[in-house]
This record gives sequence, structure tokens and C-alpha cells, in this order.
Amino acid sequence: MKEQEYVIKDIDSFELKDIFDCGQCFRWNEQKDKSYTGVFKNNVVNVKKEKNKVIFNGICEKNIKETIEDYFDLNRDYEKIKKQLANIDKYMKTSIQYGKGIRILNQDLWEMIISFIISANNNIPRIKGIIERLAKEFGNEIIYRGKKYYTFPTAEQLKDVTVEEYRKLGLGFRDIRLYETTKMIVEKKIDIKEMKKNPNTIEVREELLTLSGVGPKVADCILLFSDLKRFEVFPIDVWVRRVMNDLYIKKEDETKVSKKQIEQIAKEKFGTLAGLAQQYLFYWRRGA
DNA sequence: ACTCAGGTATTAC
DNA sequence: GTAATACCTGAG
Repeated sequence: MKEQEYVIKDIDSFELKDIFDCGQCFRWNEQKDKSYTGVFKNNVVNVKKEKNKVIFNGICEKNIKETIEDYFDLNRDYEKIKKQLANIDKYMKTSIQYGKGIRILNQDLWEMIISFIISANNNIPRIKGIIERLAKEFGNEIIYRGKKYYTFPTAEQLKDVTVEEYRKLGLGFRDIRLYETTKMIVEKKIDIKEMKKNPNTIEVREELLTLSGVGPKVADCILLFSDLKRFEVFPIDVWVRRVMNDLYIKKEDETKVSKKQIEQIAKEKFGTLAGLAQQYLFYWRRGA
């Protein structure tokens, strides 16, 4: 396939570091020239920011302009969203200033399910390593600028992988979860295509929770970061618990703060934009 | 050697 | 329902 290019001038709310380091994705890596290269669906793309321009270059299955507009959520007015959230209080204002270039990517649902199962009780370098090894072992090769890249393996491609093989790739105790979840999806016990059509987030969440390795936090990450795009959820991990306690609850021991309390505060403060608020707060507190 | 990291599943009150 | 505990692995 041939390289394509797409250039955008004067775009708001678009900073490479904020987008790729805010915790939503695992397959974008910074290059020597400060650009980022990543693999998503059957595409390999390099993104570079120069002055008032953003340059997208890569191998895309379809038209690069449409591919990028969809993946980078370019048709959403983040300036408007940020204004709304910044009005809530001074903490939101601060965190939004910090992560002003964040955009929530439209990532593949299946990839997000597997990626966030892997993320459980794990650290980012290791999560990224595992995903790369999975892709190299079971995904498709794409050559871009003389270098080999690998697509995220489909459910079909993981169908016959054994628990032992996963263990060899360093999955650890998540091996069985990957195996079982893949099986459920391939056998259509859970139909992830139908999920996208269901506007009832509560129902979709319940369905996700039946998958092995998917608990409340992972389910919410999937809902928020995949192309399900449910902005009303509020994934609570250690960092979010920390920042919510620091700002709004102020208990001595943050680990004793109940999830319920955090959820309630998130709902009344942030409403349908809770997921976005979570991202700004998470990124700010973590100080990436 | 030992702790910790984007939690979940299991078991026990 | 809510609380305690084990769990692969590899980096610091």
C-alpha cells in the first residue's frame, strides 16, 4: 500500500503528548523528531506537529482524511467542552489547562477490551510490551517507511491461541481471562457489534462485565476509550481515587474512600461529561 | 530480597 | 452486599 498524507492547519485542542500520554492508548510511540507513530485498525500513521500545522502521514486502508477525522475525533468541539468543564471549579480549570490538548480517540472496541484486560494490576511499559508481542505474534504485518509494524490481532486471529502461549508472551495471570473472553466473543455469547447500537450505557456495561477479566474499572475504560464513546462513565483507578480525595473528599486514607461516594460526586459535578473530566483530572494528577 | 503497578475473581464473614 | 487475599511479571 501507498503512503498518504493529510495536513490540518490551525487546529484547536490537539497536542500530541496530551493525546497519547493521557492513558487512553498503548500503541503510540514518540520518535526522535518528537512526532508519534502508531498502529490502529489496519493503519500505520505518523503524526507530527509543526507550528500551526499537524501533519498525518502513513499507510491507511481507506482515505487518510476520513480515517484521521474519525480516529482523532476531529468533529467534536473540545473547546466548548473544556469551557463547560472549566466553569465547574478551579480544580477543573487547572487540570484542563494542564491537559488542554487532550482528545479521546475512537479506538476499536475489541482492541480496547483486550488491552484493558491486560492493564489490570499492571504497569504501562509492561502493558505496552505485551500488546506489541501479541501483535507481532498474531497480527498482520504492515511495512511503513521500511519498518515492520503489526496490527492488533482480531478475535478470529486469537481464537486458537492457548493459555500456555499467552503465558509465554508474559501475560501472567491474565492468560486465562484473554482466552475466555476471546472465546465468548468469537462464539457470539457477547455480540460486540450489537453493543455499539445499544444507546443504553448501563445495559452495555452489564454485558461487558460478564466478560472474564472485565470488572468495573476496565468496563468503564472500554466504554470511554473505545468507539462506544460513552462520556458519562467515570473509570476509577488509583490515580482518580487519589485526585478525587485530594480535591473533594479529603479523607486521611484515600484507599478507604468508597467507590460509591466518588461516583456520586462525579455524577453531580460533571454529569454527562464525567468521562472527560476524569481524563483531565487523571492526566493532571499523574503529571505525565 | 522486596515493593509496586490503570484490578479482578474468589472466598469468607 | 462489603471486606480480605491471591495473583504473573519485571523494573526500580
